[in-house]
Amino acid sequence: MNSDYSLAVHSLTLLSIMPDRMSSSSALAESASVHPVRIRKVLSMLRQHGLVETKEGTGGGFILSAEPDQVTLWEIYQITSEGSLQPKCSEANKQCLVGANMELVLSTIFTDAESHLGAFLQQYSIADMVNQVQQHSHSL
Amino acid sequence: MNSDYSLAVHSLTLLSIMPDRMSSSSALAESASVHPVRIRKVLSMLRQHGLVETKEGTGGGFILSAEPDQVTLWEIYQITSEGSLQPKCSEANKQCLVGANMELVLSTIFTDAESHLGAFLQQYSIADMVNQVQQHSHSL
DNA sequence: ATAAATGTAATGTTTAGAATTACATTTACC
DNA sequence: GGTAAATGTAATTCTAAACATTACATTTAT
Repeated sequence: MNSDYSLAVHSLTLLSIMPDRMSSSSALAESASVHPVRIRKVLSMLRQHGLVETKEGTGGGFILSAEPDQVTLWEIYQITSEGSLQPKCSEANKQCLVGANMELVLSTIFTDAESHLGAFLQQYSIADMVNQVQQHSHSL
Repeated sequence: MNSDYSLAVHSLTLLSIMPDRMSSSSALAESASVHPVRIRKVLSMLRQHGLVETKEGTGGGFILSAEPDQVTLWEIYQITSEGSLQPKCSEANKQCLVGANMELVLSTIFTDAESHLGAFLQQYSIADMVNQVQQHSHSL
């Protein structure tokens, strides 16, 4: 799956650990080892869906604007990666019975599969991510 | 998801429509609009798992070597695309609590998610693909 | 023998992902 | 009000992965 997803989960987890102050794109970028501009792009999608608030100018940055236990991995998937389960099909030969219909048949099945995936991912919230990340670090 | 998957499903569906003679990589390639060498590569994976038999030399080609209703979309996924649900993570900063553990936490969740996907895809066989492709073509 | 096929490695081409640069805009603070 | 620190976003460059293409060894029917 595309890496915007893990970057979004990563960022939201960090933000939920620092709920009381703004984090800059540079700080988030350093933790994820990516370019700050990319953080701004991905978090801009999250902002459009109300998951974070942003503030420009000195002292600005990003801050979580939802309850960590209300933001699920499914919601993040929908924002950053919806449709990515769909197997890519090169444009097949429409003269052929299979070529003409395979894409539609597969697409129907995988749309269904993605909604099953949704039910599964809905079980996990950003709050769970924080817990699990902390548990793992304790067991080191 | 990667396109080897849809190419494999496409090819197996075609082969199961022509169960009594060998199909050449050129013929399969024409239906899927890809290069014959790519067909040979993908079907070579399927051969290693016993789904098709191949024969070199004049009159050779590919033929299904399993019952269409016994070959599931899950088995094909495992052969061509296992792990592709896993969200890509760039190597994060290990100094950071989140950076150090996020990959493992996500990977655990998505390994589980992939096995749920498996249960879903196991419902569909190549025989179902043939049926659905044919039904769609009748409704045109 | 020859022609038709797969097997596979090597190479080139295209495309998508990501970084980088550039710059406009916003905002805090002196 | 001026400056520095931040986001927003478009344009560009760089890189890696996907895919096609070429090349050639091998197999096999006729």
